[in-house]
Amino acid sequence: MLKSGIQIGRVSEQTGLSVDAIRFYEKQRLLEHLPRTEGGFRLFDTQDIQRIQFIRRAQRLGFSLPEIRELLVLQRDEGEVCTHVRDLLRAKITTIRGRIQELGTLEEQLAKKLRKCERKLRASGDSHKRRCPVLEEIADRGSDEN
Amino acid sequence: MLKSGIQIGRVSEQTGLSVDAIRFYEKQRLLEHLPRTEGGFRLFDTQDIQRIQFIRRAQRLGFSLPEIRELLVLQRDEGEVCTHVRDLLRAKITTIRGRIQELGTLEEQLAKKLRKCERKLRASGDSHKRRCPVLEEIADRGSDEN
DNA sequence: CTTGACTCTGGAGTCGACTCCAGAATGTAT
DNA sequence: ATACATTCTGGAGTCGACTCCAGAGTCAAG
Repeated sequence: MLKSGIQIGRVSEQTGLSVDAIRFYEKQRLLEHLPRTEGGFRLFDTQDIQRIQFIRRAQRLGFSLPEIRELLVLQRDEGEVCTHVRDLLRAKITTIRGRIQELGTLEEQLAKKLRKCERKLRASGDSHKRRCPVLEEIADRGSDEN
Repeated sequence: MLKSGIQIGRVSEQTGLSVDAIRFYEKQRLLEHLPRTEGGFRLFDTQDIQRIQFIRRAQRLGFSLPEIRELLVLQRDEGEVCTHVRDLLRAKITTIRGRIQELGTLEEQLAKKLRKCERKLRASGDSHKRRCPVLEEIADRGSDEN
């Protein structure tokens, strides 16, 4: 390993993504021009890792890989600027604000339910500590990870 | 049409979802016990439409269909309450707050870029109104197969 | 009662985002 | 030099969320 950089297995450990997923991102041009060793092993640096984490976060926020590629390009500090880029940035920001708003609404709704729920729990005895029909209904499938 | 309610085609128009997608949601138990006409046509009411719009919004916000089913159950105003439901609500709210935060960070980043971009645009002439290499890079998807 | 638009079911196909090989080459430790 | 883990490429398979039939039934209008 003459050139410096860490290889894909370590990146996988550090980001929690599978090796295959990382290679897949490269194929999708979300990671660019990764240098290689003589033998062809990919080499990553800390920037790449941040990039990968950014991709992960953006995915959780509901962006598709093509959209994320856009975001990555916009984020990059290239000297290139033009009205198109400005317009794209504005559009993205608007989208994001919209999502924040929607999440806020959703949070409100659930918070209201939560308060109601807590009130009821305090009011009643503890008969509810066993068996919950709602739970069964929810559960029936894998569980929810996150 | 003796029973009241609108049928799937209208719902499709009003929500922007395809007829198939709506049927798919029913199969996934996101829409429940829809009444039928004698002949077997599904009948929807305004609540169902709101439910469908809720599903759409939640999807844009990065929730999977199983997660949305959970949200729908939690949202429902059933008398059933218990500590498990409370805990689920709390967990969901935490998740949502996290996402709002992340979106906020992302917005910040893009807003910063936007300001920088606008400054540059004002400073320079209008040579940038033509040809933008960044744009090409972003766009390239419309053509060949993959 | 026929027409034509709409809906039904079941199943196959598509697309995005991976995951899982197989077989070969690379890198490292002894 | 040998062994063993790691990586490579290309391609097939999986899963979620639909989309697209085909063939049959439904329903309002004429």
